[in-house]
Amino acid sequence: MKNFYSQFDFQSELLFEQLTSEEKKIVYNAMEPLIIKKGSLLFYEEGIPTGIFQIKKGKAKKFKRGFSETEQIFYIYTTGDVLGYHALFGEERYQDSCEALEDLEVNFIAKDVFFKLLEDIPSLQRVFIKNIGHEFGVLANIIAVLAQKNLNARLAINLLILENRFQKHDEENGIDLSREDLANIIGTSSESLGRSLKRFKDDGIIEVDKRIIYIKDKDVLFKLLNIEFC
Amino acid sequence: MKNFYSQFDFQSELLFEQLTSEEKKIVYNAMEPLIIKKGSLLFYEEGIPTGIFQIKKGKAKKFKRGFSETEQIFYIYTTGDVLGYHALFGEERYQDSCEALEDLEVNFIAKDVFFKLLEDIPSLQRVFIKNIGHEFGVLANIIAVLAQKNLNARLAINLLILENRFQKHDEENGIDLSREDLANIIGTSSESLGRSLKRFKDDGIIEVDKRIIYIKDKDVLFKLLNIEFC
DNA sequence: ATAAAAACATAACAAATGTTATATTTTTAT
DNA sequence: ATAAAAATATAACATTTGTTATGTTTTTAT
Repeated sequence: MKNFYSQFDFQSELLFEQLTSEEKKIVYNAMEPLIIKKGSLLFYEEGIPTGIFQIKKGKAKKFKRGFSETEQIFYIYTTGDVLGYHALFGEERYQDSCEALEDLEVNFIAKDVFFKLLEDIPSLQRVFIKNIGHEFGVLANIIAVLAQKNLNARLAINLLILENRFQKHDEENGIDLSREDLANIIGTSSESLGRSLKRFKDDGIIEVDKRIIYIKDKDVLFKLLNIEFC
Repeated sequence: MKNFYSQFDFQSELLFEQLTSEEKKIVYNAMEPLIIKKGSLLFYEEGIPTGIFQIKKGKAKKFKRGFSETEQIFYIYTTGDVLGYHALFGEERYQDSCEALEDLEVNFIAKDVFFKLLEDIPSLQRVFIKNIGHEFGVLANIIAVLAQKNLNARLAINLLILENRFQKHDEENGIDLSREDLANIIGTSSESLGRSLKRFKDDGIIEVDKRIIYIKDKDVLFKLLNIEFC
């Protein structure tokens, strides 16, 4: 089996790592630092692309409102992640929205500057398009989970994914998300989410302090998946 | 609201339509006709990309097996559709599998030939990458539906989508899919799917002959969505 | 520091979906 | 054309999830 986490991770923090240190220098010189306040949008559905972002510090949610009012969150970006490039390559509008979950430090590369980079660094376009292909597979995996797993299994999977993502770059421990956001990732109501969380608490699988969730027994979560996967 | 159907349609049948008639001629000259038997794979997950396909006649399902054994179908291709190009651009392996649902007539463009085309026709790459961006949005919409809609609503949406797609290019009327495949699109068991189909039949919304589903009252299906979307 | 607002936790009941079992229809192979 | 196999239809019961309601904790604004 492929690595569990990479099946659900865009791995966009590795995009620039594939460049030579010379090329990396060119890219990082093109960036301008920005602060984005909690709750504001980096970009929004149907908006005209302005450039790409790399998160220096903080978390952001990528979501889409269907015809229903509830937002479906399909990715949480965190430190190191690069985002906002799909629409640039396609010369299209944004397909989704992205909102800062806390005050965000980002590096921004304006559209024109980015296109100049693509000219100057031949391998850059390939690296990006390759990642879009990978992200395509991630979305397909998310579809499979939502379609095939029950609530407890979806919660287990997402707790594992989120803890892994959050501790990868931040030294942050635990999962700090609002119950509503977490429910909108998992595809349920916050009340039903609460019931599953309570069961996990009672079983000693997680601990909760304020709203932060700490995984105490990763093995049981994986085992829970294996059983229900058969 | 954007067109309902285009939110769920890859629209890959329009890819070559955006070229000049001169360019189109070059592309169509590069194709070689193939017959693919019902049940065989056009490509499979983790396989090495061989080229791209355009379906001349027939239907194919694109799916992915999660860690569970059940296959999650996330797209049904039909006449005119172009597929198999994601992995080529990314110089990656296929992220998913594609199986012929009936005997298929396809046009095939081998990998090397396709790369030559990309050199000869400057606008071709942009057209493809733009479509990958669009497809990304389609997957996000599918995620929203699976996460937020109940079984009847998911069935209603998918019946509308499939009927529209099948009659777009074939003169075919009605939806001819196995109950298992339909269940694996909608994210349920074939028994639960059967129950919803029966309810739709009893309500006069659909008629079923053999296994082919005919929509009798599209308005009620749309109305069913609007009500449940609020 | 305190009051008001927002977010969270929990329980009881209702509704939807999953599961198991059996009968019927359709397709396939001879 | 016929028998065997596969796919489909349906029902009854079990389980999961949604919904409504209420109390508590945490955050925010003054």
